Formats: sequence, C-alpha cells, structure tokens
Amino acid sequence: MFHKLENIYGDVFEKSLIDDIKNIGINFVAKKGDILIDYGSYIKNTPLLLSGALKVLREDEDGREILLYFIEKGDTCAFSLSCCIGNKKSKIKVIAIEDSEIVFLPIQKIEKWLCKYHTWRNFVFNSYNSKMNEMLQAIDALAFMKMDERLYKLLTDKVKIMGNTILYNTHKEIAESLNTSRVVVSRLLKKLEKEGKLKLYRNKIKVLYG
DNA sequence: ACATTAATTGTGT
DNA sequence: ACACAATTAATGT
Repeated sequence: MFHKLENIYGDVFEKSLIDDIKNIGINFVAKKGDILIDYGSYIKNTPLLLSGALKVLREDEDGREILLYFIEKGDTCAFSLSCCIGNKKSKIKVIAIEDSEIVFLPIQKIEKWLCKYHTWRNFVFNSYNSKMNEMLQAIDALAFMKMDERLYKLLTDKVKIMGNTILYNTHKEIAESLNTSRVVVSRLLKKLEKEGKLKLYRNKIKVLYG
C-alpha cells in the first residue's frame, strides 16, 4: 500500500509529509457498497483515497438522496475535512462504489499539517476548490437541466471516474442517485439507447462515445 | 436439465 | 404514478 501512496502523492507532497502519513495514517480497505461516513455521525478522520472510488451524497429524513460528487484516487473528502475541523456531525453520506484502498488521517494531525506543510495546505485548498466546483455543477444540474440531461451527465461522469465505459448499475440505483423514479430512468435510458448514446443490458450499461 | 422464485426492465394507461 | 407483462438471473431438486 505504501508504494501506492508514493506513486500518487509523491509529486504533490514533500518526503517528510509522506513519511508522516505512513506513520500516522490508518490503512483501510472498503468493499463496494460499504458506508464509510453516515449521515449524522461524527467524523474523526479524513480519508485519502489510494484506489477505487467513492460517492458523496446528501440525504433527507425520508431517505431521499441526491448525488453531490464522486471521489477518485488522489482525492480527499473536502466535506469531512470541514466536519473534522468543526467537530460537527456529518451532513453527508459517503459510500464506496468500488473496492477501495483508503488511508484515514486523524483530525489533530490534519490541523497541524496545515501549518507545517505548505504542500498539504495547497492540497486541502485545491481539494476544496474542485469539490466546490463539482457541487456548483450539481446545483446547476438540479436547477436547470432536464432529467434526461442529468441522467446522461451522471453516466458520463461515472464513466470518467471508473475508467470504464461499462457501468454496473440497475435502473433503480440510478433513479435513487437522481432522486427520481425507476420508470423515468428506464424510459430515458431507452431513449438514449435509440439515440445511439448507450447500449443497455441487464445490470449493465455501456456508454458509447463518438 | 428442469422448475420455481426473485429481481430487473419494458410498456400502456 | 400505478399496474402488469416480459425478460433474465439465481437457486433448489
């Protein structure tokens, strides 16, 4: 696991920071579908992702949810950073969408490193920045885009994250991410298939480019 | 190999 | 949105 850390973060972090992460970080392997951070729970660690992918979503009391953004390798979760530092309950839920290797870092260290390592400070700010942008996109999508566009955006985003044009999702799961009904998703997928943007299988969608 | 069941997907109202 | 049909996968015998 340590060589992955160096592969991914070697150019970003200075040597002594990498060593600190190795000494202090807690290695963790999440299976696909595992809930890493649940709504309402206190967060004491922030994840650095070495492989795999996570999704971050918002949920209301009735269990309705919308997808905020994905986390891929080399990313961290800006939300858990802010929750950590404020010692607040999580307002989000984080779920692994692939088997993922993660290093957890405790709050106290994260704060210390902000002063100690400028590369860490940059990393945190960049991470905030890019997640903020992705959330703006999510808001735009929610406010301005029609459901068929939102669906297609979700699929193409996920293809990018997974690095695979074949997605293993049921229509039901997709409907939950977009907070709509399964029937709507089925119909729109069918339409996209007719337009030649997709190919549908059971439990499986192939996204076509061109 | 076959039947049964459950889950997923498609379609009409 | 709902109901139901059709299709596919999973499981037991």
